[in-house]
Order: sequence, then structure tokens, then C-alpha cells
Amino acid sequence: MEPVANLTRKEQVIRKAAELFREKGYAASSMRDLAQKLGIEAASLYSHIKSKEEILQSLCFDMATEFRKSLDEVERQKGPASEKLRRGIVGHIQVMAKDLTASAVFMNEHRHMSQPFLREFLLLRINYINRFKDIIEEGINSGEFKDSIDKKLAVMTLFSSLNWMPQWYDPHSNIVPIDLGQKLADMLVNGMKR
Amino acid sequence: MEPVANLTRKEQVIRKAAELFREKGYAASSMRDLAQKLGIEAASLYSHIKSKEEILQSLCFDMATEFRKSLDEVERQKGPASEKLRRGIVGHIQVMAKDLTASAVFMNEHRHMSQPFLREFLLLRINYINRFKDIIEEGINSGEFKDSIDKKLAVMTLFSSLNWMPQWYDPHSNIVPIDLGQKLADMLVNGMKR
DNA sequence: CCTACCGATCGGTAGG
DNA sequence: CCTACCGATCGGTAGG
Repeated sequence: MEPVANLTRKEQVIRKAAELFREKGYAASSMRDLAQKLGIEAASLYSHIKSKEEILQSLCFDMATEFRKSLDEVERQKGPASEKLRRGIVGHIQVMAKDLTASAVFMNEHRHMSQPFLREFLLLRINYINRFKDIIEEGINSGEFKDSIDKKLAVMTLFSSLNWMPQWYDPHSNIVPIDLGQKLADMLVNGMKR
Repeated sequence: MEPVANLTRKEQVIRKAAELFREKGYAASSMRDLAQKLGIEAASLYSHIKSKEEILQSLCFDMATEFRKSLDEVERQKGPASEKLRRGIVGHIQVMAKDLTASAVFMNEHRHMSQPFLREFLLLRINYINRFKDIIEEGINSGEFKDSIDKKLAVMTLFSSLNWMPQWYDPHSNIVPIDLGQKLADMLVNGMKR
């Protein structure tokens, strides 16, 4: 019997680690801290995970997969570039909102991965960003967006705004993630339109 | 005789530390790493600085002072809120551009300060953000900005975009900081205007 | 700025 | 999941 809503012990370890890494940063988090949060001894962690870095890797690559899937879905649909961009933004926000803790780790701690994992991770991220850049370019070519906009600047501003969100968004606030995504998309996409 | 264009040894230590903290993060940077960059023994660092954290504190608080001074200057001038906001943005970017390394440390490593320094730092930062929020509010009240905009969201988006800049801006690129600031201000302020 | 060194803590293993 | 432990590394001090 596999767990359904419940988490395996390994998943519990990873989840608690994500909270710890988010709070203190990866390098400042010790395996003894993590063990204490779980109420076990540090050495016992290693029956569930291979290493501290393995936890970071699984957090980062799982998030990367979610982001990719969300954008796949957006690209499958037809419509003007501005609409695609809006849906891409809303999707990105929703993926983050599903796990703000992992998102914060993904964003701020990925650099602590060793090679070749870091390299692979950065390639995934560049690819994802380029797909957004392509949508912006499509919008410029179709005349939806001003041709005066600086694509690199636009896409960097976009991701800055999106990626900082786990740092200030309060999941208990009265604004729900999908509305937040819509509002963010309004602010960011409208600035590009003719 | 005091150094003029030259740096004191202490300033050299702090500068090299900033580079190291930016590259590897504060927690993952050892005093032995830093000593090596300077070509001395780790123990010798302590004739120039009191502790590892003192370096972080001086980086963070010096940047905070620069940001505050820039905003003081902006508030001293008259003009519509949109113009103030633009100048605030350009000023912020210019302060960062003057020292991208220290800016990156300021942004990403401040949380490693201990109390009461961290608390004091966060108060300065809240205060700075609130002054931008006031400018936005002024623009809404005067009718320059849409009254539908969410002040908190707007100011968070603004700072996200600004603060991520040290991570992607290439100082050797053909776009100079003041132009970058102008373009960023265009994108961000125009989205708020009626 | 150096040599010599400290106690504390780190990630991880052996063996149950 | 535990006890017992490892070698490596940490920030920092004493004394010159």
C-alpha cells in the first residue's frame, strides 16, 4: 500500500528541510538542525536520504519540472502573445503558490548544488526564460507589443517580480494566488502593450 | 596622511569579502577563503576586522545609508508623484550600479546578521519601502495613478525588479545604469498611470 | 602579519 | 532509528 494523501518519511524529511533551508539558508542549515525538527538523531537522516545535497537537488529539480509543465500547457493553447504571456505568468505564480517554501529554496539556494547538477539546473532555467522571451518576441512581431521594448530587460523584470513573490506573499492574505497572478500580469503585460 | 583614491587595508578586506560573499554566500564563505584571496593567513584578518559578521554589517549598513541618501535627495525636489517615483527608481539603480557586489550582498545575505543588527536593518528597509509607498499613494490621491492599483503589490513588484538587477545586469553591457534606470522606470511607472 | 593552536561544529559512516 | 565515532573545517585567540 502506498501513501496517498500522506507523505513518506523521505518526503517528510525533504519538506522539513525545505522549511529549514528557507529560514536559514542551505549552507547555514545543519543536518543536526534538521534532525531536531524531525525529532530524530542526525545519523538517522541517512536511512532516508543519501546526502544533504540530495535534498536540495530534489527540491530544485522538482520545482523546475513543475514550472516546465505549466509552460508546456500554456504553449499548447492558441491565442495572441499577450494572452499567452498572461497565462504563463499566472501559471508560474500558481506553481509557486502550491509550495512557497520549495519555491523560495529553488530561487535562493540552487547555487549551492555541485556540478554537474548546477549546470543542468541552470540550463533548464535558461530554457524556461527563453521560452518566455520567445512569447514576448512573438508579441512584438505581431504588433501587440511596442517594438521599442528591450526584450532582455522585459523578461528580467518579469522574472524578478515573479521570483521575489515567495519572499513577501502571505498565503493567509485575502488575495488568492490566481488573483495575484492576474494582477501581476496586468501590471507587467500592460506596460509592454502598444 | 589618509588614503584618497586608495583603499585602506580594512577596506580592501571588506571589498574582497563582498566578492566572496556574493559568489558563495555568507555562510559558505570561510575566513580562510577570504585570507587566501588577500594572500595572507586567516588569523591575520583579525588585525583589520573584529569578526566575520562585522564585515557583513558594514556592507549592509553602508548600502542602506546610500539608498536613504538617494531618496532624501528625491524627496527634497518638487514635482508630480510620477516624476518623484521615476527619480527614486533611477536613484536606486544608480546606487546599486556604483557597487553591484555590495548590492548583491545587501540583498541576499543580510539575513545572516545577528540581533540586534538584523532588526535595525529590517527597520531601515521597511522605512525606505514605505517612503516609496507614500509616493505611490500621493500619485493615486492626485489622480496621476489609477486608484485601482494595489499599493502593496505595486511597491513589492517595484522592489523585486530593482533588487534582482545586480544578479543579471552586466556592467560591461552597452546600456549604462542611468539609461537602465530610465527604462525600468518607464516600464514600471507607466503601468500605474491612468 | 605570522605560527601555533583552541573548542565547537560540520557531513557522514559503521554497525547494530 | 540509535550509539558511537571519524576526519575536516569552522571562527577566532594568544603571543609575538
